[in-house]
Amino acid sequence: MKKTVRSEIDGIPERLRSFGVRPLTHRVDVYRYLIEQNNHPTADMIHNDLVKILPSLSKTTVYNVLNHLCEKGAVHRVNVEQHEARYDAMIHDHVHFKCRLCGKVYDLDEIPFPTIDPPTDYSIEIVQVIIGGICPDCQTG
Amino acid sequence: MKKTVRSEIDGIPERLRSFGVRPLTHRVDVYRYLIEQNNHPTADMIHNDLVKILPSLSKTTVYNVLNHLCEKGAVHRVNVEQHEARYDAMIHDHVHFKCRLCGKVYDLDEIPFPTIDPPTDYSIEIVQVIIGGICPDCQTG
DNA sequence: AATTAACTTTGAAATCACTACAAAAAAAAG
DNA sequence: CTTTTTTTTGTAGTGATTTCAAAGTTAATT
Ligand SMILES: [Mn+2]
Ligand SMILES: [Mn+2]
Ligand SMILES: [Zn+2]
Ligand SMILES: [Zn+2]
Repeated sequence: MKKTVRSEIDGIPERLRSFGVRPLTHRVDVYRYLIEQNNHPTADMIHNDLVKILPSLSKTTVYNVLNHLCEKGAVHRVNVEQHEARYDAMIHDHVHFKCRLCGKVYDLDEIPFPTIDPPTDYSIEIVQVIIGGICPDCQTG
Repeated sequence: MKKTVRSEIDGIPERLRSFGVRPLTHRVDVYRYLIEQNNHPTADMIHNDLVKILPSLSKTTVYNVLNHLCEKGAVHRVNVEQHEARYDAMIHDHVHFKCRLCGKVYDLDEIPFPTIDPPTDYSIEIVQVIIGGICPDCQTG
């Protein structure tokens, strides 16, 4: 019985290839992490978690990989807060909610994404909708 | 004839007081700058411009003032791009448009601000809508 | 008005996220 | 296998923002 590696069963390399990204191991690792956690992590959070299983992974590589995935459109950068970029492998339009107390960033997939029609002489490339407030877990009473 | 200083005629101190901000001179200067320019400037741009007329103004003070104005709600911080916070004294709901080519941030006051209804267990404090794309001035052809 | 307390300003140093760079390693091409 | 191209890594650098403590202002109290 042939040994099966994880990337053969989860289809991550193929998803990356569909974005024109060569599925190198660290790219697969970071992309799988983003998909599995769906956490909107910072580069630092990704590195902290992955370095536990990949001790040689450098932070520079995490930045390189994230920049490459963003350029190719496989991942979106979410500017939810000044001085810390967050990353999201869910690239369909959806509203984000950032809790002021616990800091978590939620996907509000359950509500519709608004239609924005700017004047015709502006050309849209991307629309970000970010709500700030207090999440269900942090409500008092 | 009594000499009239600018702050007596433009009502800036009163506007600041209405937000619970004591109208110290630098606060008035920064706030008036934001209102007059309506430019969504960075802290650095504000300092660069104001230091020409107020040579002793330190960058730290600009940061202090901006943080205070944001805390008191007199000014909004717009996270339009990673590692550069921009500031806005127009605090009514409006859509922002950032041009990828010239970097300018426009107010799209002419289009309606979308209604966002998150699940009731989330409490909203602020909604930001940021469009990325190319502005009229930067369109080719 | 003088004294005291509270707040603000300042510049230097520190922090923190991110980038630049160049050498080493790995992958692809021939 | 050899050469070329791409990727990874650690170190050093950058730039925006914060921290800190001293000096300066403003407000409150005698
Ligand atoms: Mn998301
Ligand atoms: Mn605005
Ligand atoms: Zn929360
Ligand atoms: Zn433009």
